[in-house]
Amino acid sequence: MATIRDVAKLAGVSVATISRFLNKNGYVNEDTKLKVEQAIKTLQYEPNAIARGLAGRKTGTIALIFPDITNPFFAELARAVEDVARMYGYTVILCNSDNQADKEQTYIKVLKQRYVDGILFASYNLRSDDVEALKNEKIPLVMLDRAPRDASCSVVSSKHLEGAQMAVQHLMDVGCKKIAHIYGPQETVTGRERLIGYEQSVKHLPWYSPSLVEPGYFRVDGGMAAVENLMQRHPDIDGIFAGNDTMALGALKKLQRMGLHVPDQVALCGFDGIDLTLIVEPEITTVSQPIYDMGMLSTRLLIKKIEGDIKEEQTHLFDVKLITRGSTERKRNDE
Amino acid sequence: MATIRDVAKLAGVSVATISRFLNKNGYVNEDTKLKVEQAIKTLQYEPNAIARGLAGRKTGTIALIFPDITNPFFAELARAVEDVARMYGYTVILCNSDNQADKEQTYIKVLKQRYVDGILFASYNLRSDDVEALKNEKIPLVMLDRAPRDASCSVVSSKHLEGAQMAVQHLMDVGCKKIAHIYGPQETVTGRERLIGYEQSVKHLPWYSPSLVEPGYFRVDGGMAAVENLMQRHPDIDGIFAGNDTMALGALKKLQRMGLHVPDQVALCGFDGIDLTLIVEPEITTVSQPIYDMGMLSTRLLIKKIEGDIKEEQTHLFDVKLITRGSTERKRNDE
DNA sequence: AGAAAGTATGTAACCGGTTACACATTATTT
DNA sequence: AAATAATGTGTAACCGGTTACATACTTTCT
Repeated sequence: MATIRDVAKLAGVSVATISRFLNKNGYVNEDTKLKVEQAIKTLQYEPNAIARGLAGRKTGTIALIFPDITNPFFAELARAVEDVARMYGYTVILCNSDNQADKEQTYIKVLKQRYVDGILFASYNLRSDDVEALKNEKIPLVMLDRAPRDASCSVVSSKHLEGAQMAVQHLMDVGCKKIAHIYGPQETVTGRERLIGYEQSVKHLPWYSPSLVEPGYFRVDGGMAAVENLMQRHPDIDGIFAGNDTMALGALKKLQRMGLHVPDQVALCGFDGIDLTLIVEPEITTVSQPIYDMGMLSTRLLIKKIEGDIKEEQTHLFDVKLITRGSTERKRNDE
Repeated sequence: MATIRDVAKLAGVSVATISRFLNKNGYVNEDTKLKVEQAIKTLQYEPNAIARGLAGRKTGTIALIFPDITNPFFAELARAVEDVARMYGYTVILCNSDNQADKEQTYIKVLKQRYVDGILFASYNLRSDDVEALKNEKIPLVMLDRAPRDASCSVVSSKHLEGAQMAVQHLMDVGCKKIAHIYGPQETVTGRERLIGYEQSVKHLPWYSPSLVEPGYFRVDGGMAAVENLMQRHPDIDGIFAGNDTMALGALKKLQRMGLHVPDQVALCGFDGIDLTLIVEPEITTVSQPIYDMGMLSTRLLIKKIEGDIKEEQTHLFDVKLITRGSTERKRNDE
């Protein structure tokens, strides 16, 4: 592998000139440029990114810390992040935290050692002092769907509360008279806000009861178990709002297994808008977040912070959209 | 951030000693070790991975190049790779190639610049000379589910042909009398071998016809379209072997939409064993590859090659396993 | 015309580690 | 007791870039 000194020698100039040429900073004479270009070509020179990183303390690397790539929501997010990163010449390091605080901490330590230029964080447990620590070390950070308590930092999220209310309203619109909610982990902003949205929408209604909510842990099996419990307690439930699509998929499966027709006997609505809602029959109505867009925007935001185009912290709240599908499409809208 | 020289000064020794201590190579006196440990602790010293990479030409980074993280098969693979990598102190760079040769080439170039220690490759188009080039540059490579034509290199794959035969046999065992196949891209080893397995199993049977196969492009919509075409040509098809689970999911959806009962009217079998086969009703029978294990093994293999524990190229062929589920569980086994 | 600003390039220190080599001391062989 | 081996440590070059600073020549301004 040729080095910058080889190129300098061949072109008959100093390494500084080569560096200036490569980074397009400082003056380089047109004739010199030609000579340098020629030398680079003949030597097939590629600048060494590691050396660059050491000298310039910029590695062209960003890290994505999130619970689990196996979760389709995060997979789509990761895809968006990588696409944007590649466009800007950055490389993405993948970190599955499983929402475990110790893994997150280990990653942060390792990432610092590796001089990552910035971190995109979509896991649960980042504490305010971690955020502060990163800030002190001048490592840009963007949080996805969760904001630390005290510390200020850039956040990209969407309107969970409003989305939950849209979901419940839609279920009522198609004629549901007793709507249950399967909620996600209350340590998460998403799980919490969607539950609150549900409660605000229904707590004043005559049929409401606190026993109409059941945890589903954002998992398929959680959704299945929740349906079982709910239907046992309230056999007359005719609408279910699941706190995310994964749980909705579990709910659908369980309902079908119990011989209940969806949507005629029980209508079902999820949240997130992952593609999997389309592979089942009936397809699942869902409140969709623009996942890919969220990934794109947060990555762009991060890169802008890295490159100094943005100094202040920003918050972006995306709109959500109700997508009605088979799981709430009733033949007769009785009432 | 403290550097190795700071630590050396505080401990009253030279940088070489610190380095020897950290890397556990060379002699270091026990008393000295204590002093160094103390200094490291008080300064909260963390060695800089970039500097290490530059000096030692080892970055502790491996790259995973594959088509698309959004595909659940690759997501699970990525998870396995990251898990193993983390255990060994490596970091994973994510590269979505979309099976486009130019993206693959760009990635390889970038990865070389970044001194990745090794590459795990699961995309289509790697040419033999690319493999040779990497070999010349001493960058270890492990291929997943595809082997280059001429060049020799380490390969991890599973028994696709045998698996396809198992699938077809199983469909016949449950009483299917006319079995179609939805095949994947013929540029892929997986798509090709599974098709061949199907053909070898059925071509001698009286009902066989070349029009019983239809492409599905390894996609859900491809599976749906294929079912539509197949059923139009042969309304008496009573068994479908899909070349992967994604297409099987599409097939199931289409069949249900056409009002055909699965498994009683048409039995269905997929290939891969991704978790999604469990979220639909009925659950889909599939020939499962040990995806997570394949990811683990290939990563271990790569790391061993990186660390010089293995010199020669190795090939691992995993066994596949038929997992029977609702989509082939017929009430009456007529015949 | 002389000062100031702009253009062009080179030297050498620096980023933060690793490691070959030299040297000194202590332990083991013969 | 001398030769040899093992242990312990330091010096300084090196990995391959970036960049502050110095220098010199042009061009523009007053």
